[in-house]
Amino acid sequence: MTHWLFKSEPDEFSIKHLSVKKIAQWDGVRNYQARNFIRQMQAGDLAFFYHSSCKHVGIAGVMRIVGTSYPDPLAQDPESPYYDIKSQQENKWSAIKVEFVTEFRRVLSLDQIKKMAINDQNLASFDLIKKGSRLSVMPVTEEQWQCLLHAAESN
DNA sequence: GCCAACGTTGGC
DNA sequence: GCCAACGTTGGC
Repeated sequence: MTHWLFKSEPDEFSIKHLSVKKIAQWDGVRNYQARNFIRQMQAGDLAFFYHSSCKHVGIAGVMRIVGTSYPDPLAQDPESPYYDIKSQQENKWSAIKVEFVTEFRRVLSLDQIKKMAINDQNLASFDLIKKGSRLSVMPVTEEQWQCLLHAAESN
């Protein structure tokens, strides 16, 4: 099983929203690298829910991948801000369903993760903490996952 | 709100 | 195929 991390601005969609909805469609991803990761996801994979561009930036909870990716309906919808005219024929963008698992008592902050990475080779190589990293969906290694999950649960 | 860093676009 | 210009992301 592979692990993942998804970024979202909590004003738009937060771990709390997901905890109410239980299952949501993750759509609107318009970056090829992120899209390719979505296409690699398998049912049952676990993922961190990361809050970006907000007061408490960091990992807020865990969710589970439901099913596999499918064409993003927003790309076909002229009313949507995520509409992409080039998506008419080709299957250009992908969406996937996610299921709520846990909301951490406190957000494991980006600052905490960066501090942990000073003494942790595995975390040091994590894309998330690299300056200028804009990838909204990324893989998390088994070692990184265990380390971050443990830190979040005992936070 | 600022601005550095990034991905994409398009002229050449 | 290069690269400047642009729009967007995201931490601060």
